[in-house]
Amino acid sequence: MATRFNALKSDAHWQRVWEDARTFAADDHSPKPRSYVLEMFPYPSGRIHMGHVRNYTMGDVLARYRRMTGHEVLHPMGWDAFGMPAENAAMEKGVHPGGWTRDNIATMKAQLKRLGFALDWTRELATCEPDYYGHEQALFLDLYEAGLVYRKESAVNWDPVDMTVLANEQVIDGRGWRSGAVVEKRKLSQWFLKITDFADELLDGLADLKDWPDKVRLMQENWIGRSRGLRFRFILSGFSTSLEANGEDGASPPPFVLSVVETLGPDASIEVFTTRPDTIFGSSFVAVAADHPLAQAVAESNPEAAAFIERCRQGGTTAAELETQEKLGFDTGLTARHPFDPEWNLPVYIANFVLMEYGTGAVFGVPAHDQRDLDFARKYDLPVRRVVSEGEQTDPVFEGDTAYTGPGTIVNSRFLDGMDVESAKRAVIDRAEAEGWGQGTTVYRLRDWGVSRQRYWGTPIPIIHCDACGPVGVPKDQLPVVLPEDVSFDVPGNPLDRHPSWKHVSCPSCGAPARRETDTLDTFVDSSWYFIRFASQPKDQPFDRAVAERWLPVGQYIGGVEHAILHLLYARFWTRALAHIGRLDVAEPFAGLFTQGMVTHESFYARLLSVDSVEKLPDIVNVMFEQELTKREAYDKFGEHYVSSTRWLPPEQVIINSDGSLSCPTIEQEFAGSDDVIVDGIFRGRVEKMSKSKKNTVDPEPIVDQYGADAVRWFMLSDSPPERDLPWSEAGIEGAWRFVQRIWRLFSETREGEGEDKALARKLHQTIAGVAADVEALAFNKAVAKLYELVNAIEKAQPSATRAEAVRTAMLLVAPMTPHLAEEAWAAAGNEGLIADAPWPAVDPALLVEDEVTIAIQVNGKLRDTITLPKGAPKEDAEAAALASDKIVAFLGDKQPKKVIVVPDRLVNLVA
RNA sequence: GCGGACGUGGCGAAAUCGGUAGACGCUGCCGACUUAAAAUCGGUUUCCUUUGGAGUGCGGGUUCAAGUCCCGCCGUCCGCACCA
Repeated sequence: MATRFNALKSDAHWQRVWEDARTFAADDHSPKPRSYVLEMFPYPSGRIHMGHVRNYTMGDVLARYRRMTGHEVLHPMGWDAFGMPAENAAMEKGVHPGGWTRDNIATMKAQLKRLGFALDWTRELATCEPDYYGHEQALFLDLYEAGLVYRKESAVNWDPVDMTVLANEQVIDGRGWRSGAVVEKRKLSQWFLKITDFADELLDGLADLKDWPDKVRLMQENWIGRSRGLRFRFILSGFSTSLEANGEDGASPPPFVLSVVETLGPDASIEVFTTRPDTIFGSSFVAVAADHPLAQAVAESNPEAAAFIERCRQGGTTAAELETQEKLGFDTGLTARHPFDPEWNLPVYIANFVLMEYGTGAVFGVPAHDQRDLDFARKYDLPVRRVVSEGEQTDPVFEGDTAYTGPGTIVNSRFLDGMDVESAKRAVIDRAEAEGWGQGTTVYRLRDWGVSRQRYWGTPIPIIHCDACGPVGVPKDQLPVVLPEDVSFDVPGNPLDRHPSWKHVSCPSCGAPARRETDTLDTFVDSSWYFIRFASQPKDQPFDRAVAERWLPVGQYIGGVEHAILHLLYARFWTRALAHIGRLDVAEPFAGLFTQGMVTHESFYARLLSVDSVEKLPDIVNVMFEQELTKREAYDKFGEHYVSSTRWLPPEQVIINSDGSLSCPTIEQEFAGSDDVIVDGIFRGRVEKMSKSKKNTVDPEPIVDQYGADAVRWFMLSDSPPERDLPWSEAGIEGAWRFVQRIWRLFSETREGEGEDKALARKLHQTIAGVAADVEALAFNKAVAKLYELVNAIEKAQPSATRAEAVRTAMLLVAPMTPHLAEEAWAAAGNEGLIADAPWPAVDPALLVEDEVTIAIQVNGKLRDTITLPKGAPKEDAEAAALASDKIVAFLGDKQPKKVIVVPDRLVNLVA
């Protein structure tokens, strides 16, 4: 064997061997226990990045380990291939999205193969191919027939940069998740999936997902946002009084009342939702959203109301704006009758803090027990009445500016007095239901999933619009509805809509001329079922139910936490929807979920100073020339005309000087000849996620070429716990490379020996058990540490039969992590077959326990000495040995310990 | 504002049940080998005023014993955000 591991040669060789032997192809009919290991499939953006490498390495170690422990493993890979970047590339570079995407897939596939992942490439799929999205269209139509898809005119989030609609989930702080542009509201006819039908199931199902991170379950729980409460109607009392007044004495009601009558009819009422019906006697106003029909009706005849509504709409939606925005209201002059007291009338406001999208778009305000209502009431001087006692405090007059939201006894509330909060809620709901003016309900934050996108590069929605028949599903025998190839991207908007012929078809139902739906599906639909298609991919249907059910659910799903809500919620919904229509008997798609951390890297930036105006520049340059000033001197003189900006620098261009200061010759050179730009300094940024904007990315490919796949894989698993961020460093990858060479030397040695080495045998078996447990728990950093310990121990051990056995076993233990090296060593050592097919070594339980233990001796809880005793030594022996210790004798002097605590095999604590 | 996670050497971290804090790796330093360098190997690397003492963000508490449990702060990160 060579003394140096030739990764380049070895990687290529074993990758070919695995491929030729179809080693990692999953057998649908295997009698072995099954294990479905899946990492979130990548978007083919161009090249793989370190995040992919880390993600897929983790999954790979688990998949290889599972194979070694006798499982039939399904570990597939594919491409989430539809989406905006392909269209952006088309617009920027004039290439076709399909060509661009497929080229990227080819590149990235080669890169993944270069890392030696144990993937079943026979099941590879790309969502942009008709043989995938055609089946998706069929499933969409199935859901349509089952009533889980509907079309509705709705205000949508419109991204003005990407020129498309975004789902609520894709709007972050009022901006598009991709473009970062401020999202506008537009009214459009959109297709929706009835995810809200499954709100309860999706929420309650979380409880069964024991192998999901608590964090993700909680995020989904909050996202679904279930609130139980009372929905009821306020009769508009001021409204009816005016009508009666009109009838009695002939006086005309104010014009706005007439307008409201026309719009809403004579039985006008306001429906509100509350989670605190127990506080109903503390209410002092009713408020509706600016978009509420009542507000609209009032605005029609009241210009002031209209102006107020306009003002509400202009209010920002970002976090900061909401934080500082004042609670504003407009008194409509209408009053609402309290449901428990016809004489009690509440003013009706239009308020900027009430959301039309949540609940009923109207609330009743209980200032004493809701902070927002209190702010509002204080501003408009409305009554603030305490109805829940706060300790001894029961005074109906509520003082202060902090609402009380805690528990207590209901007070000042007529028939509710004396009840606790929960009983009072029930009592009010019971009364409302008995008297017919309200009912207990559940309200969700979750909205239905809008899936229409005005884009080309997505799955065409298989619907045809007919003037006579309305929307008609494309007959299944006409699927797939294939995207046309001849499209142009020279103008923004949807190329499908502009295409001269594609959308013109005849109605499948009546044959009349009709139009194809030109919207495509949100790409999250594509990723909502790909794991099912991986498990089973017949030509004639989306999946074979029996085969899919054999593999599902995915045993271990691994991916980034950024998908904690969107993708994971949609996939859970889609799976349940398929179950609902009887296509699949699987409730939850992912039994185990793991969210891995990012790969981070240090970042550096230069601070640049430059003249802020083009007009000023010639003046300054002239002065510099006349007075022979340096750029720095000119800055000292004209500093007020300069602005500073940040330029991120690739870390490899930054030089760390011996005194710790930083310099960057590249950028200094770049601006050396410039008239006005001063490189003010080079600074260290944060260690953060690799990103193009921070210029701190590291391309895996040259790294793999330099160090080999195994060193890169080993580094990805080392040091940082997998759920935490992994800081990339040159020193780190070199350390990994050194280790690869080190175990190669160990495996190459021929130091056969005789006899047993009990201590090494123990270490070996503890390591076998420990690494197995760590890999199963995905605690790769701990497994790596244990392997280091084992290798250290073997290297130090004298030749023996045990040592030779330990070397052989170590090959198996590192095989999931550094598979190429393991195969090479395994073959060189004369073993039959592939190490990838070899069984995981068996543990001798007898060797897991030590026969001697080190016992700590403490005095008053502080460590003073350690002694070695046989394992299981009786307490008396331990105590006697402790008291006999020289150090302890010296420490205690004449004193006798007052108390002795002995924890067998652990410690002796002497209390003096 | 609400919810959650986290805080341990110069750095990444370990300590799985309340029982020897810092395993393992990185970096640095010293040494061996070498004409030299690389590689490799050995040693060392929490801090201090070092026969000892202190130490797991800070302040308290429970306990024979606390990184771990309890109470109160501070800080960092993540999610949600006028949710009725």
